[in-house]
Amino acid sequence: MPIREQQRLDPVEREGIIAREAVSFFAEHGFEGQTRELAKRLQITQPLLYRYFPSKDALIERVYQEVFVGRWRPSWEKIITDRSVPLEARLIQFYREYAEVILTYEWIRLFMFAGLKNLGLNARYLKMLRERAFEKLVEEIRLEYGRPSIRDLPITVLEIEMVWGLHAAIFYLGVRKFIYSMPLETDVNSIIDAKVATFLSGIHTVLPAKETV
Amino acid sequence: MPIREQQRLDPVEREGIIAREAVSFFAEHGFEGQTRELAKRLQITQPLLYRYFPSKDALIERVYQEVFVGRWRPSWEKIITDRSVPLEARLIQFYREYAEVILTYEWIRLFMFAGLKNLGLNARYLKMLRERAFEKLVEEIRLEYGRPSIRDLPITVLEIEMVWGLHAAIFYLGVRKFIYSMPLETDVNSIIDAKVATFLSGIHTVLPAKETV
DNA sequence: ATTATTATTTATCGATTGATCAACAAAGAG
DNA sequence: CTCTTTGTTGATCAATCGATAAATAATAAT
Repeated sequence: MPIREQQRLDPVEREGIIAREAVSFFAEHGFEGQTRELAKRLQITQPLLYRYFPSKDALIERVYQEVFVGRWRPSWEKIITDRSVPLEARLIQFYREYAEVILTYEWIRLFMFAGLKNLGLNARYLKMLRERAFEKLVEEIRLEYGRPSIRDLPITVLEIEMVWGLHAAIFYLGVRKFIYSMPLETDVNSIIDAKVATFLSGIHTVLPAKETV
Repeated sequence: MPIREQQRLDPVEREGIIAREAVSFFAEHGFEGQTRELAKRLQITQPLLYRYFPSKDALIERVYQEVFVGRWRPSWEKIITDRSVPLEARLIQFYREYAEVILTYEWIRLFMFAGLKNLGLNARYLKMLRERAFEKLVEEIRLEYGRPSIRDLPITVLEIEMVWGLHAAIFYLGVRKFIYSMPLETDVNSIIDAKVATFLSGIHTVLPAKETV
């Protein structure tokens, strides 16, 4: 008898449920996934989606917000700049926590779907990542090695490229797992630790000269 | 007057033209791109596509062949194993040539579209890459450092993971450029040279012990 | 208990999409 | 020049998709 009664939910709750399921749904099928199929997964009818979101694009925009904005942790910026902790430990902690968020089925696939569709979303996100993480990170490295601040001597292409390399190594783990469907045979954290170590031992070669006066 | 006469081409030629344009078209729009739009780019009518390919999926399958099978160069395997050339030079030459092929708009995007759609294509391709390149590469490194052959001592997860890291760094350049639409500020070859150097200087730490009796 | 509000469903529209079939036209065979 | 072959097009089908409007039913208000 109690198979399933019709649900009549509070609008805020319903909207949240739809948004959450949309994240999972579009991550799986891409943004060309059909609203009817999404509705079926939600056990509601398709027109009801349009009661809560004016269009499919609006729903997709909400998915972006939910994942790429909503999952950013401001505490990460503090981790990087907390000079009471050794630099390597800071990097490891940051990348471990960051990896925990982006190395998920939803994050990786949605980011790639968004890129292929191309609105400026990815470039915009990565610009933010550069400002909030990459640049702070290089500044800390400069300080560690007794080099001038990035305020006095702008970040070089090579420095940023080294950071990109580290970022790529981690991100690609997610690509292998969630896009290529290849099981990872290794512990992610240990890879991160190793990559951070190699990164730090290699970066001094591209740092600007010590004396610049 | 000579605006455009109706073309009546030889079937083999027409099929080739369609296949080539399909590569470009699906790389841009993904596999959900419409056959009518593809036909318009070819300046033919949409039903003509079905004279040469029984279905859209068959055309897509042809695109896979064209790009992922057709662009592989057997000479790459020779480059890696040519012991008359120093190891680092071999790696640099291989990765420069390989990058020249895969770091293109069509290759990168089609590979990603295929991954997200997921047939086993990507895993299959990467399995081939592992066998034809990665494993040979590790074997050469083992030899260079006086370690046992991979026939005697199987490749370790860490060794492969190091190669993945190098691969990721290069592949990600293409992702940034062709999926995120971010202009690369650096010369690709110089990045490859640097990555290969870092790779080689780091790999000995994960190589198996010298004495294994 | 009756009414008002609104969350949800049913029915449907208009546009799009992969695919099919008969008609047309360009080239070669005789 | 006529006939045959076949590359190409025009017309159209059936299914699918985002979106809209009216009908229904659950909850709150009086």
